[in-house]
Amino acid sequence: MPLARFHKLDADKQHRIIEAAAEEFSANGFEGASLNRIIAAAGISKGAVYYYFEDKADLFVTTADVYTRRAGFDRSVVLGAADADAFWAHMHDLLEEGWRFTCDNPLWVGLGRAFSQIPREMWADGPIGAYITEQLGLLGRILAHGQRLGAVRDDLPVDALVQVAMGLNESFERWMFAQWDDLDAAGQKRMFRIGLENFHRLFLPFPRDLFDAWHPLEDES
Amino acid sequence: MPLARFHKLDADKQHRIIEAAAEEFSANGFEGASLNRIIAAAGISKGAVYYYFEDKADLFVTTADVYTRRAGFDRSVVLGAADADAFWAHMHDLLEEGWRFTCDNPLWVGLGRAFSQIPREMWADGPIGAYITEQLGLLGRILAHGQRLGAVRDDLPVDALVQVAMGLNESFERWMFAQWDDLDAAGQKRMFRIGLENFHRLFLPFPRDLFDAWHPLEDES
Amino acid sequence: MPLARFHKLDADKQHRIIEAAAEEFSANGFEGASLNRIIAAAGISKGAVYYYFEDKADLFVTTADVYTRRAGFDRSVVLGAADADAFWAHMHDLLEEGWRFTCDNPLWVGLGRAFSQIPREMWADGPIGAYITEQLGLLGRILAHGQRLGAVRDDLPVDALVQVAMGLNESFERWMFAQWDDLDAAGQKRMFRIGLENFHRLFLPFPRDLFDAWHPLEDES
Amino acid sequence: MPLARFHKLDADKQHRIIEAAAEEFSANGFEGASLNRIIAAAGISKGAVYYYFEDKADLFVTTADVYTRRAGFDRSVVLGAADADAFWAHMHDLLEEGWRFTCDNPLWVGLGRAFSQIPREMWADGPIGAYITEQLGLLGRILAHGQRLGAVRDDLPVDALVQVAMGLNESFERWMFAQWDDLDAAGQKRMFRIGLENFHRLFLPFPRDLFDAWHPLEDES
DNA sequence: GATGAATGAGCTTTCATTCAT
DNA sequence: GATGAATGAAAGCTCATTCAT
Repeated sequence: MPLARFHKLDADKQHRIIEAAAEEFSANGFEGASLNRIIAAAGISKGAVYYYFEDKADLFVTTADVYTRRAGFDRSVVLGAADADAFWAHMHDLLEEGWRFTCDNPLWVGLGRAFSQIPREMWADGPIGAYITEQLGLLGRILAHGQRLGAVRDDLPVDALVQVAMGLNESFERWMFAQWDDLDAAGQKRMFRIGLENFHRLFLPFPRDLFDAWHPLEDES
Repeated sequence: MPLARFHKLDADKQHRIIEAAAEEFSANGFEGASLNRIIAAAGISKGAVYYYFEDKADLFVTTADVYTRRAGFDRSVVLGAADADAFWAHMHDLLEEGWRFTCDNPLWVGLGRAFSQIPREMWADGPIGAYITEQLGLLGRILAHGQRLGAVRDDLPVDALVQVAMGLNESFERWMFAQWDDLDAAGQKRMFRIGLENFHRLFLPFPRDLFDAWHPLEDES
Repeated sequence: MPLARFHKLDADKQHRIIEAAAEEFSANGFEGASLNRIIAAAGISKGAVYYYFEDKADLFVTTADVYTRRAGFDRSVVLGAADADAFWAHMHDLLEEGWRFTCDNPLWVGLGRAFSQIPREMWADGPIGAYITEQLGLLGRILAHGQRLGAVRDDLPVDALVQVAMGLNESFERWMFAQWDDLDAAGQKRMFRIGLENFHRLFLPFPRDLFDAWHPLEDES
Repeated sequence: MPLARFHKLDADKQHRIIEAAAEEFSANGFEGASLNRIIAAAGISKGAVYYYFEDKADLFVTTADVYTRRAGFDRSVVLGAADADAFWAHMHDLLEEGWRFTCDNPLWVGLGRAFSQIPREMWADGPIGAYITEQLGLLGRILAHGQRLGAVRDDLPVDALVQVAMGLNESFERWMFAQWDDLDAAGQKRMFRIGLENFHRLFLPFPRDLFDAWHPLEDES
């Protein structure tokens, strides 16, 4: 996470840095991203990066975090759900908000991919380790809460569900984003619906609940 | 694909090169992998790599291909399935063989990840493009065949299914492999069962078929 | 042309870099020149070259440009000549200044040769293209001006004259430089005189003007 | 010059090697030429090059020599000229034959350029030194003979004339070849005429002879 | 508080040449 | 007589990071 100094910068400069970094990391991955290009795009000095951030990883994590918050993935109203129905209703909102964000922010997909590219030895400690622990931890708590409410299958431990959820979301987002511009409003709505159904398919307790949760798309359109 | 010269090498040396490359690509991704480290580990000269392979991408593709064949993912008996039941029976074998391979070959997971990290502009042409076309094409044909048999949902186009299948498999494998050594035989068998069920959940037509396909694990153990 | 940073360097370091580059390019041509040798001779780090210059071509162009200016070939008073006599008087000064420079700066000949060795596909764009366009353009404008004044033959198009002028100048310079140290003052003066006559021979309109322009050397010595 | 073995090869293989080398050296210069590409184009083995030739320089010299002979530049009928008129008549034939060869053999220009690109330290000894000595020596003897006959100016020593002759020829050939395909038969003839005139301009004793030697193009066409 | 000059290790790739067979 | 496997040095270039100012 950035040194405290970073947050004292005027908003515009912060924004320029984050956007330039997002663009570069999204396009080139973590290793492939060039600090030189980022500072050139952001119009800041070389030294500034190391004045505001610990290192490249820290800049990446900060960037990813900004986007995560924008996507709404840091808010965990889901954790307040009182029963299975409320849980999935919240999940629906969370996922839809995320996907909607994805469609407006193509970089988000790339940032996700960049994330999984970080050398495994960095996952354990440093800024990256901390961020990962936090993000996966939140998702884990959400899914655990779902299990407690009987809204989420419990035949797999939480960390397995976390991995699978991330894999499903990333691959679906990637494909969805590639199609996005060719879809009309109805098609886009249908896409969200299918995306949510995929989560139902994978995470509902099985099979009764899954079956019950099924509402053909035609009913809604 | 490697220059013909490579296959004339004595098996041991071929093996050393492929293993060193697999290790490096698996741990650091495509971009992050260092040819220097690979040749050091394989005990060959720098020039040798370029004597046997077109370039870094070619070495990667060759390595990935060796592992793909070992994993049995190049064989497509599934395409011969005559009905939905046969299709899923074959899929079961294919996936189980793949997962079993994963458990013995931890690098396989990393190679898969390295794969999905390759810059998108390389997907189109060169050795990488050819390999990707071949691999995704095979998976696509399998899923399309499944759709034709009514064994696979058809509310999403084949290329979406391909993406999702890869994402699901990779994330599940990653988690499964992390647990593998702590499981007893029964646990491992259960893991495979759950993995297959995940595919059922995501890819079966919905919901009747999915429901029918459900056989609680307890029945078997 | 060098990044702005280069000109902020203290003069001594700039000088060391340019001289080392001139030496290397002059001796080995553009392709044959080794950045490693240049930095070793200049006593700078590898990164520094790329901090100051875009790439090898940029370093070469910058070096050539420094020498071109030193040789006085960037000034085009010739273009202001009002008649044929003035044109050739200016040409005389320009060429003599250039040759005098050559004698003091042996590297200049080599730089010229390096120049004509640059792969033709680089002539079009990049730092090299810009420099070439500028240099050949100037020479072309001078010769075209000469044609307009009736001071230069017009049975060949300007670009042919440019090529031939460069070829003549380079070959004559090369030979002249090799002899230079063995000549006494009178011999050197005679050399310049002959060099200029060669230009008269090749570029004057033919044959009346050429004949008129002839003043035996004996008249002057 | 090639080891004796080379000439024992069947003509076709010799031809393939020479043509591949000419193509490569012409296109990329001496340093820039790649033996790998040459053997690939010629369809011979890597070792063969070193079996038939001393080294890269030897291959180049051999190639250049073949082309030189084809261009007719090795025959020195000029040396047998009995008077100034005969000398220039022979020169006319020699040059025209050379230029005609150039037009049919674009590689010839490139080979000439490649020649001047060879690092200066190679000019002194080895295969290159020998070839250079031979070629420049022949041209020198021709010009010296011309001087003896009073057909060539003698205010410059022979080696200066040699340099200038080469520079003039190369630059004119380069330009002429670039235009060649756009010229009709009359234009091509005119080009040869002008080229020869250039030699008259530069090499005739001055000025009486030059003036006498002048025959306006219009007279002939 | 903020800069940007400077670095050296590292990158992928190409090369001419050697030599055991 | 002829091959082609194998090499190590060198190429141009980019990099994240440091630190004096």
